[in-house]
Amino acid sequence: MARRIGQKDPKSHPAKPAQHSSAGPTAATSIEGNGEELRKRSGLLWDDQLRPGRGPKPAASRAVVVQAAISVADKHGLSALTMQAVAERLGFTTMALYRYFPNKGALIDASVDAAMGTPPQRSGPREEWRKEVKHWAYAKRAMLCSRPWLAELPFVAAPHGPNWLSWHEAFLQTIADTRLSPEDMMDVLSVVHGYVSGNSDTAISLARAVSRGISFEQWAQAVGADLCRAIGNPRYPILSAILSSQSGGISEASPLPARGGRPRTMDESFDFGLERVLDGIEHYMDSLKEL
Amino acid sequence: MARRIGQKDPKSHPAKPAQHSSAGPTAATSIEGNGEELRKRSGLLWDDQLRPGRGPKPAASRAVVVQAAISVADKHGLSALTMQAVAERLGFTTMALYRYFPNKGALIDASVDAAMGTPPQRSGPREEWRKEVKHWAYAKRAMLCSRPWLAELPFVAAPHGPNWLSWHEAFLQTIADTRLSPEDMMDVLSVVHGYVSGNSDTAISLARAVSRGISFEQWAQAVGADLCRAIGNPRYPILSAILSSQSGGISEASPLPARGGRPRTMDESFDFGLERVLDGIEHYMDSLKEL
DNA sequence: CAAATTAGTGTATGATATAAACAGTAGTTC
DNA sequence: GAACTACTGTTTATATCATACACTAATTTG
Repeated sequence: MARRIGQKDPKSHPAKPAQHSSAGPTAATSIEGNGEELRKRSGLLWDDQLRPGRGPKPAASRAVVVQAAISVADKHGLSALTMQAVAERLGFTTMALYRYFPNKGALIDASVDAAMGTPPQRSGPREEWRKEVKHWAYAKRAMLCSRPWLAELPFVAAPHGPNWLSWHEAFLQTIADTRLSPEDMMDVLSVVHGYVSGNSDTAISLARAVSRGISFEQWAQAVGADLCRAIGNPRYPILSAILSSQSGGISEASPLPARGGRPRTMDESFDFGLERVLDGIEHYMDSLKEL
Repeated sequence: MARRIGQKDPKSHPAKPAQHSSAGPTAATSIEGNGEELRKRSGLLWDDQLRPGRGPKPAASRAVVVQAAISVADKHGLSALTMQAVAERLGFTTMALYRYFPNKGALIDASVDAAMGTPPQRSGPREEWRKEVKHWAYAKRAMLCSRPWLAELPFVAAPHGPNWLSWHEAFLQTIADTRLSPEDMMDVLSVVHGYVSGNSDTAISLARAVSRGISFEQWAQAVGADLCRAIGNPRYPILSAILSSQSGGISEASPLPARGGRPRTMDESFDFGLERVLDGIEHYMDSLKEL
């Protein structure tokens, strides 16, 4: 089905051109509204306290609402994440949620941050940076794949909550005692993060499909079919050649060791790319030593 | 909700569309529906012909409708891309669009592919692969930033149209005469593509904000503010240290040459990362020579 | 020309978010 | 401990969407 969601515009709707979308998909929690509104949205991520207030005690808390939202999204996907569904899960009326979050966007912001969780903590002693970065990258990829709905939101953007920062922090710790400058560290973080999230798209798409009841085979066939339209099409000579040179389609996991002639598994491809990225970083570090 | 998931009524509206969402954001055009539905969606991307039929001549064409949809999204963002808005732009009734596309998702699929456009063609003679890959990466980034709404859709997934393939083809051509194996080529494509799309998130977010009338300063302040919450927070020691060691916030563009102590510009960071990735790839190529 | 077929219209339905008005209650204050 | 009131949760109402259904008119084919 369908598509998903849209979004809306937080502020008024009277004058707005835009509104929500719908169907398709859409996305977007990102930055909307003016600076002040941005600040407010971000604020909610950091301040979990409802004011201690005077009246009746709230039956729930922001955290509880967020957990409910996450459950819904985990079970039925982002498109099922409606205020109604969340409220239902809590035994609330839809409108009651607005006592906890000013609007759906804010709830989503909070849910995203909470859903990211925290990166795995280093258990043993410090290892070589490269090994640790790899762990981080794998963990991040796993996190994204386990909650494919996260990737449906452009969440790099604005509201960055505590957990988002903690993933960054964890990464920085892995390269903290290299000789990289602070600027380099941030950029190295950005390379690896970029690679991981960009490259995981395919795996995430699969995860999403699977969570919807589509089998790996169906998914692979669909993706492969699109690609295969290139075969024989003079507009795509190289792609065509490559595809026909390969044995099968995408393979999920294979017991065979990677040899030439067999296209790599998604995970193998991820690993291959990660090694290249790490090689590049290592090369850069080495170049610093020489100075 | 109930809906979605298993699908039960194949015929009628099998998929409901789900919704729309709203507010937050959302996204999603990706794979939904069973294999058959996937095939159909993909099919529309490749077959631009309306059947020659018998009745009245269509006043428009799929391509025209897609252009209208793209205009709307370009001007007011993905959230404004409603069937109504598109129809209005064409002087049609909302329902008339359904003569061209079976549902909004299909229209979006087509719009996404069309909006990607084709990669720049190599004008001069072949250059060194590295230089050409760089051009490709910059072009892709520019394409994404110029249509920030594209990134609001998880479009790596299912329906891959002609233009999507053409970007892949263009990349492969840049490395066609290296000694990489077909598998390696696909993976190298995947690394660079992953890095570019993953790393461009920030720039895209900025582009989106700007297109909504938010100034660079406001955006930077909002993003910076989130980051700065780390400062002094014992939960983020390294991040905190790095941030305080840096002079200012994110700078859009600076006439100064990059020196230590100044955080890089977004574009500089992109370039830095790209160089690392390319170094890694080059290193791999070199290792092949030795064999 | 008549039958068949299809483009575009009008209107209806159901999902959603969310505003507005209301109701009940637990702290606070005198 | 009575009155007050800041809040919580409910009800009702509005607006926007996607999209189904039924209908009219154009156009092609036999």
